[in-house]
Amino acid sequence: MLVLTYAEENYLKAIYHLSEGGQHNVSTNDLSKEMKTKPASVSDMLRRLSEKEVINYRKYYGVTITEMGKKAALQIVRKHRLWEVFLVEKLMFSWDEVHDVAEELEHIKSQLLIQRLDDFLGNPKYDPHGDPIPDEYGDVKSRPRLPLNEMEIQESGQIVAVRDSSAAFLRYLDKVGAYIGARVKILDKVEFDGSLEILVDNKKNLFMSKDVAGNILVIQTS
Amino acid sequence: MLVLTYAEENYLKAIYHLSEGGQHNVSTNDLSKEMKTKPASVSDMLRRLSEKEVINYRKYYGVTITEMGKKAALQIVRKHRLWEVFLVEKLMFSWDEVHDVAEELEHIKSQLLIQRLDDFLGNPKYDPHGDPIPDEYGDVKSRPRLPLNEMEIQESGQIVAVRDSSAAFLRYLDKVGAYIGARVKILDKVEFDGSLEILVDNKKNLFMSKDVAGNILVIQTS
DNA sequence: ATTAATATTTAGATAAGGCTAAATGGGTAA
DNA sequence: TTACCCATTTAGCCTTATCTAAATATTAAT
Repeated sequence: MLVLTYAEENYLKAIYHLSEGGQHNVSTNDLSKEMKTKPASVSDMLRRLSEKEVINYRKYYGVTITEMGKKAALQIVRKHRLWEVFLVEKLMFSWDEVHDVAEELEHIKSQLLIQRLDDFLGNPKYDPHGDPIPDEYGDVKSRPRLPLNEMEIQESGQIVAVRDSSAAFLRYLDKVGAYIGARVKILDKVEFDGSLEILVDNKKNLFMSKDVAGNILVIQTS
Repeated sequence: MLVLTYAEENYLKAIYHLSEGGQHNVSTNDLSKEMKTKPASVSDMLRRLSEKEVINYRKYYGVTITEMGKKAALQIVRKHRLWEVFLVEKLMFSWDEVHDVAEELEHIKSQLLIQRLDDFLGNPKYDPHGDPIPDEYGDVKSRPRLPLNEMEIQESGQIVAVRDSSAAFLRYLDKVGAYIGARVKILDKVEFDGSLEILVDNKKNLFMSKDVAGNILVIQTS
């Protein structure tokens, strides 16, 4: 049976996320940046993960994740996101406080715990950032979504996720009321810099740079 | 600032529990039994804990816990017991399933998390086994309690804790309905072997060996 | 008061996970 | 094609937490 250490789980999760976001081969350097460790330490870890057959590792050519590895990674992601829901919905954590704690909670090893937590939370499909929660088989329900700045004038949608989840960005969104689930409508777009004027929840006007809007993901509703 | 590793926290908690239960000096051998490690490993750990000034360590003479160590231990106990309440009350874990999971959860490092969890649970004073939950300053409200077999015929009380919390013992208690909070009354005591006949919750008669009764703690109500 | 038994510590290994410094592979520019 | 730069790996070391085997201290028994 596959057993991963705390550190191995973190590396695997990082590899999973980096492979999702585009190219197939994740490099040692990318990982060392992501994990804030030195490339030499990464090489070592890749050897171990490769022995446990959760990644395909060819020296000097980066890694890809195996089917088994993907399954394991999705279970960690599932746990992380369920705990985030718990922290926000039950313990009144704010959006930007949850990540570090969930980062620890995701490593607790108990099938029963996660099953019960899932039920306790009402089997949520999305976490507080709008990201989908994999089910116990690793299946994810993903919604077609686009960056806010790609919507046209007069079109409406709902905020479902953010690309940049730095604490600073999340605090900014909180302040302006652009939380997950908020309804938005594009009132105007400025030609020369791409900035937007939007209506939030049918009551608040907001000006937003193209940059900020590009980091907010919505599903279009009209 | 005091920072303990996962293993150090576990050793410190064990030292705390062993010092509570009677004598002052905890021996290397006792600890190695408790922690299921070899005495040599314990010696090593004691050196480290001693450097961090959470215990007083004199070679060959066992250890005592310092004030600082006691404070740290009580915080871990607090977290452990709060999580147990959560698992039983919110996630419907049964009495005998909580311990191992709480053993992991107790190491999550977040003051905010514990504060919020405490509030979410309604600031409980006792855990599902009836043991008191230290407050954030480490103060415990303890109830005067005695083993069931020390009560006399016709006296009544309420079960508040157990001494042996092995899964087997907890399952047995569950089966006979002797859960925490149950009202008990001594109907008869057999002279020659000390066994008891008791009435549980005013409806169920139960025979119990002196041994079992000695592991059940009650507060006397009459 | 010695000796035998037991408890404890020390010494030396191992594995995981990190580091730095040095060696090496691969891609690119001339 | 050769030289060079950057990415990557290897080698060697550190710390934590464990182990086994050997040495030593304490305690108990005669």
